Amino acid sequence: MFQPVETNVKFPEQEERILNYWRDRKIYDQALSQREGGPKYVFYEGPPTANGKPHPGHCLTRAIKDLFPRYRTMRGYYCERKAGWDTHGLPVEVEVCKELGIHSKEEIEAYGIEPFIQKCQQSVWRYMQEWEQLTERLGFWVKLDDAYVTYHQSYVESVWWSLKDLFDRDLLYQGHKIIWWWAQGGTALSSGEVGQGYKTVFDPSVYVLFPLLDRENTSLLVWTTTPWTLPSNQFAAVNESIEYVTAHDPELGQDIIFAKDLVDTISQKLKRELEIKSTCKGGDLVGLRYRPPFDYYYAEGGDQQGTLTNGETEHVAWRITSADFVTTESGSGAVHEAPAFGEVDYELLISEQARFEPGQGPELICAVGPNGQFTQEAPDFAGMWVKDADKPIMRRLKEEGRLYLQEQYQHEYPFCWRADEDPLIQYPRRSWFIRTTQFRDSMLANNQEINWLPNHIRDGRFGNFLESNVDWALSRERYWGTPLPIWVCSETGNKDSIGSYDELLSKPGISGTHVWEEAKAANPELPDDLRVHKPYIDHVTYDSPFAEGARMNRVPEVIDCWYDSGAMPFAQWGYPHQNVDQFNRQFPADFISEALDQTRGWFYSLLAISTMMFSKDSKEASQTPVEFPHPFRNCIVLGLMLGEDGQKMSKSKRNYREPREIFDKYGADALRWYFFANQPPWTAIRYREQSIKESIPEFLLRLWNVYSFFVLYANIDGFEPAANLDAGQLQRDILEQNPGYRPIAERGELDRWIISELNSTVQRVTELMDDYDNFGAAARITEFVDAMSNWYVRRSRDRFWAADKEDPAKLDAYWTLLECLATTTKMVAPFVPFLAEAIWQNLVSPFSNASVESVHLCDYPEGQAELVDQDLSRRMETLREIASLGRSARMDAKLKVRQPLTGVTVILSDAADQPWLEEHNAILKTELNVKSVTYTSDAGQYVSYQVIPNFKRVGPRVGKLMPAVKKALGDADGAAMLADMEAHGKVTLTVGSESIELDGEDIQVRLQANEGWAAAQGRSSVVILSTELTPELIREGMSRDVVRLVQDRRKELNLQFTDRIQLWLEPENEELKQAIAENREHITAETLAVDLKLEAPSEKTDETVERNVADSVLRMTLQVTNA
RNA sequence: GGGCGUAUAGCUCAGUUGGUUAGAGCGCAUCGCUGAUAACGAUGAGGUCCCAAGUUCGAAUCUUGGUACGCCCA
Repeated sequence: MFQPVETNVKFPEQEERILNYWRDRKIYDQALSQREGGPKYVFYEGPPTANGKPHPGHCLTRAIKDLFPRYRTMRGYYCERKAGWDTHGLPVEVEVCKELGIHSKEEIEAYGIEPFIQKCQQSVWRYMQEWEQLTERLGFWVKLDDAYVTYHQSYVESVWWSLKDLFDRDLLYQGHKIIWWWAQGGTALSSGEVGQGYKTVFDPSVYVLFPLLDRENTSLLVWTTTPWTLPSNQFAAVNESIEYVTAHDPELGQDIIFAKDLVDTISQKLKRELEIKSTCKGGDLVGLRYRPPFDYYYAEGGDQQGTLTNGETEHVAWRITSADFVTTESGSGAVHEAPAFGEVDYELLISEQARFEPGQGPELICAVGPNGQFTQEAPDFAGMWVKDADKPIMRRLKEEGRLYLQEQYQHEYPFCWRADEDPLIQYPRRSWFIRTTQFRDSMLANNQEINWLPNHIRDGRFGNFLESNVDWALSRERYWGTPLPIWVCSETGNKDSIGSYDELLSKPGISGTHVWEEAKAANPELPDDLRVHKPYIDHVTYDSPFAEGARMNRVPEVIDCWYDSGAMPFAQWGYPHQNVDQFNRQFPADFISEALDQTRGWFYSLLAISTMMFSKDSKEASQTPVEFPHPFRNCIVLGLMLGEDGQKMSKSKRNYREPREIFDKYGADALRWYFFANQPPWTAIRYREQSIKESIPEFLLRLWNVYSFFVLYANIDGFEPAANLDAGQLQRDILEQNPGYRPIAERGELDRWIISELNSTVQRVTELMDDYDNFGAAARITEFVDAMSNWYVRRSRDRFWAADKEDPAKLDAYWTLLECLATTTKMVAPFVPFLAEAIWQNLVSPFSNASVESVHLCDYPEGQAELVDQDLSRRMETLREIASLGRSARMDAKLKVRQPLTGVTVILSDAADQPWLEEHNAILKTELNVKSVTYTSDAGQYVSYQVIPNFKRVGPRVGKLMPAVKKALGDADGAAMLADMEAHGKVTLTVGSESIELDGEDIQVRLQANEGWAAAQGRSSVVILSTELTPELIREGMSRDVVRLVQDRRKELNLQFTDRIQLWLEPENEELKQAIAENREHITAETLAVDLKLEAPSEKTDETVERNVADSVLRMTLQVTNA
């Protein structure tokens, strides 16, 4: 016997029970180990950081990451799932700073790097538990106890190994990088952090005169919004393709040069007219020299010249150059350039440097220190915070007559998100770079081979990003990160790279390891992994091979933590220092998935590192090249999840619910199904609690109802598989060993139909899932469950309810439904693993030996083509359409289904399936409660035919004549044309001068029900209802009402489904009495009445109730008589 | 300012290579069913498919230009 199914299932509680079951029986380990030796399916976990709380967006990522590995595992693949944690980086430091109540690097150093690092290491696990709970509760099967951790020594050493490899291949170099710099805190901010801190502010917008050396009494009018950068001026930029004017300003008594488009604007600002003297292209201005507003650098270097690569000489700075980014949208069309304080400005310096022989070009000048204050190089402002210097600088320019115009403008400017009074500045820092640009083409080629979902990522966002690749700025001047493994000679500055801790220890004259040893001795709790971190590693030095007596010291930087995560394909194994086999087996990945924001993050770092390390053109690389794509073949890029209000999810707005609460309220399956079935995973998804809730009745409960229906009746009927059988995977060769099991081919149409639907659904779902289309697959599953629930079970009720327990038709129904349920359960297991497991457990329970103890240990079902009957499928669809139309017609005529009618007449637009449909009149009769179903082709009185062309077929053939053809068909007599078509297989139309021949497939017929009939029309049929009611039919309708009232009463009295009753009915009206008498058998059978008396019970009972049937009173009394 | 994406019913979203009646679920309204029953079914109202121009016999779908929103970058 099956376990009775609770009427009121509580999914969250059920899920908790199943989690325990999985845990106790180690189902995940079993699922994995039983596939050992199977084809590999490699999954990489993109490591989350556990020092922030998980939110619903993380649930989506983890749900998708679970779905496909589960699916593939059931399909026979061996799919290891190693968890991972991203543990380094600024966010961790910030958390610790918050805790300590400090901000700046100075404060960190005052606190002590050593205790700070230790706190970072601990802080990394702050929300670990919540993450682990979320992961488990969601049903994400991943090996948490074997996770890779980016701060672990083995991981760090792998990263070192790869960096050493790059260093040895001359792919690591030092340069400048202009970054957003928080001067007060002495640190750079990541772009994400910068983005968080934008505020609307007013800044000065000034127009400064740059007097030209070669043109008397003429100045270039230069625009800037950051006066404090003027002391560090190196160039002025115009756009060579824009037109400029030389205009005379009478008041100034000078000529000024600026963009022609801005003449009106500037005149308006000046409130005076300028006399235009001449125009020229920007290109004509390039090379002209000027005197900068301050002579701090100019005084010495103003006349300095250098040799160009073409052999000529040119002044290194303070001349006009051309730059594309100069526009006439604002300002003057000429821009002040201080390359130290802007990224594009710095690029301009680099391209200027490239024109000169090495060492001859302009050097970067910068009058500002890292603390944001002017240095002694600008003595007038030394010690002044740059933003405070704007005003004195403008005052000074005014005094010197160099300030032409001054106004304020409003714009967005970034502030430090931790100290929102501190504006950020762009500032040059020495930085380490990886020459990724050398691999641009390889990365692009690699990218082409990746299967991106959605596809547009490949050539869109990601491809474009690769096209505009710049060298990877690797270093970070921070504390908690993988230390950059480069040691520098104290004498010569020569550099060396280290690939592992042991390698370091083996260096001659090693010293400084005692710092770590002492720390460990003082605190044995310290994780050994910390020895490869700052500050311990910084103390380790060795003899320089480059100069006698010199020492090698590590550079102070740590690396970008994106490099950590991008190195995970090998670093998760500690490769190549250990686990070489594991790496070789698990590279590249078949599947990864993260949200869209990882395009430039993890997706890039994975691709870049892998391309540099493992590609054919990675010359001198230590690794054997691997065919593209690597390190991942398929990547689902998830849309971002927005909060309930369409805004970004934010803790402060409370526009989402904690995952925990969702699980407790609706369950993990509800959440998962919502993710999988509601939209393709890459659309931006709006978190909507209502939708999560809705996935319960829409899918989970619907499937559950079919299942509970099955169990209910199976138990009532004692339907049970043979007790001596092993349930196996409940596949057909197990089921068919049971007595009473008949081959599918011998079963009725309805059974064959649902089995056909089942198999085509499985086939299609498998195809879609192989294509990573979970949304399409879920839609097919929903469709099938609906067909099962709303047609198969409905139409099979009679059989389940039949009295004869051995009736083959009844047994067929059980075996069919059991097979459908078992297969569906396996099919949905990767999607809703809990629900599937709950159903599975019970379906196998009556077997003596349930050897497959979890649905997740089963093979994914395979659709059998020979069981798919497309004709049957199509015909049944027509049948369902007719039934639906019949109901619709009843509705219109206000004739409820309980009232029997004499019949319906059906007209088909295509009569091919008519014989089949006629064989199934019984179904329609019950479904529509009519006495007869007739098909007719001679339907002129009921319908008119509208013939239209099959546009898809005819369109390409007749082209422009299409509208005329449509009209000709429409105007013709439809019935006559169809008769013609019937007779000759074709019709000939004359359109204009053309004669067009159409065959049967070139036209489609639409039926239009004529007025005056109770009719409904669909795509392929019209259903006409006979509406006349005879007294006999009316009485039969009454008896149906009686049945309903008795059933209601049974329920009120809480009777068991199987309880037999004694029934007393006292109709007050003769007609009702006759109705009951005429349909006595029907009533007793339907209500399980052993006896029906048309009188009051002999003993007065207070259970007699009064009801109304068709406006007349009926008293009834029920008594259970189980005997 | 640049790149990428999105815009379809009150809401959340589908819509396959362009084919003439644009769908689903929820919500709403009406009705039905009542031995799956705190479930279920049917029917209906509700759409200038963001706007404009173009290509085409035919455009929600393709092209161009706008608008709005989101993300990434500046």
